[in-house]
Amino acid sequence: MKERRKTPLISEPVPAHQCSIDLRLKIIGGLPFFAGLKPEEIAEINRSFHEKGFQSEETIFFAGDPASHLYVVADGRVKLMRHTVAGRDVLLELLIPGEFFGSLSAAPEEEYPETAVAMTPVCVLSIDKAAFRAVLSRYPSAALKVLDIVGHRLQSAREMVRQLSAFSVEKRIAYVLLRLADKLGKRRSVGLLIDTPLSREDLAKMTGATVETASRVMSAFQRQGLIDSGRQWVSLKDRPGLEAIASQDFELE
Amino acid sequence: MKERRKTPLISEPVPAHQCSIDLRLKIIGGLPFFAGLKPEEIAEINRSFHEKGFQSEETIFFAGDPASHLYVVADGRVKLMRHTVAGRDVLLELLIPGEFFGSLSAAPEEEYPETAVAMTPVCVLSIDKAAFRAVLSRYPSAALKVLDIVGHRLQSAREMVRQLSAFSVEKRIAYVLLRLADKLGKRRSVGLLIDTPLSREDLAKMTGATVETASRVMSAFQRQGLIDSGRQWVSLKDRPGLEAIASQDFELE
DNA sequence: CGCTGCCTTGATCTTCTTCAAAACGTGTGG
DNA sequence: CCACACGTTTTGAAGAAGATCAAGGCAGCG
Repeated sequence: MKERRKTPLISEPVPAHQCSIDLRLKIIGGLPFFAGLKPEEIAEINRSFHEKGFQSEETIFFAGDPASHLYVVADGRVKLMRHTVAGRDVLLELLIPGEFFGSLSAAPEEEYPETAVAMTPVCVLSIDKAAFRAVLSRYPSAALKVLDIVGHRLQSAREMVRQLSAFSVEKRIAYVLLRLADKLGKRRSVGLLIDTPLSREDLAKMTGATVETASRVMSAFQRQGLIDSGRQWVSLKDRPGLEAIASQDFELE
Repeated sequence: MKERRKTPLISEPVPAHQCSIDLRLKIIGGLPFFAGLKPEEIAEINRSFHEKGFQSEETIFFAGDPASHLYVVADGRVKLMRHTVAGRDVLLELLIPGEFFGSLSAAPEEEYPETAVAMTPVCVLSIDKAAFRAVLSRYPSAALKVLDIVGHRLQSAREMVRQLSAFSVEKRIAYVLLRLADKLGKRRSVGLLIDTPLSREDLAKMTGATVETASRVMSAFQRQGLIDSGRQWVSLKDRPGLEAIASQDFELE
């Protein structure tokens, strides 16, 4: 019962500090908001991007820094956080390759509202925010796609507000595990592995709970056979069971 | 001490169920995202809008209804809410004339994620979502403005997530009162009146608290001379005092 | 092999909810 | 114009969920 195997996560073999050139082209070409543009247009946009690597746990920018660039994750995992002095940080978003973060807004003197931290070795592409806006205003279809993505993030932030207002920690953790599995799930012999390093503290910061409470809930889930988990990793063994917990007592969503 | 005057809110004298024609033109022309368009362009866009009136407490659309239109508030106050079966609803946004709500997204078979309810007699203008997207793709400057607004809402939803995760009800209520005063404040002999009907229940639903807790906090604020309040109305008497409560123990924002 | 950083578990304490009931304001109908 | 009735607000007391404080245990790594 107590045999908890070692981490099933495969850690980056190469220090991906430098994005390879073909990775870079693949990412930019595959960006959802540039879908539909001509190859030469994409090649030109490509020239506005610069690449940069970060080690695990390195900070890409801090909340409060002057907001100058928009970033796209090319490789690795990036988390977006807000802080409080009491150290009760909030983890708002966990980003994977192809997703963007940073500054979109017009206002020139703005600050990043969040801190962006590499969760793994990461490669990001950055573009000056004015240059990005210029691209969007030249290609309205791209602007609408970006609008859709931001709209989705708004919906998901509001859903989190609803959950924090109305549901127990247990339900919120079940919900977050399901969303993470949707986004990062990898089929494994025993269940759906969430393919990113994920500590109890991360989970706590994603659900507005303390490490201790998150740990208690995770232990309970494990005892009930809903999940399998160890140091920095989680795998779902009984998705329907978790869904039942996440949505018991309310139907929609 | 106990003399609490009657509501200082001026209720709509006219049943504004029908928007006047000039109100309508003024609103559409004044919409931030259409700023900069030529008058004839605005006149043409204007033709795509339809107007509709609602009484106080009437529902404009329900969460789960098929999402077909984008709405703009022309007159009155509209609140956006999400529900739970337990009745612990959440009030996500309180909208004033010039602000939009409803469907922006591309997906044709979507549902509204929120319920929109008139808080006062209301006049709204609606436009088919496809028509609105067509306008945005014809006028990229408008698309970028809309993107900025949605971006702001995302920031404010995330700030709420942070507060729900980390702060006491007292702080959250102080914060919400300040934001409402920023948006709806009217200078009065005694302080800043929040110019909309606002019950303890509304406040509770905005802050993830119960009516009783919201009432206790408001009573305490009143005892401390920070606010003045009665049935469905609130006025701020000591803004710095509230700011101190909202931000004590953390500096930024 | 022992160190460091995660993770776990227990006991206590605080905040907020829940349940209950009373007081008050507002608009209504007599 | 007054009084009643309803919905809002207030207050109290008891209970629960989760935070906090405090040890220990375990995994992986040098």
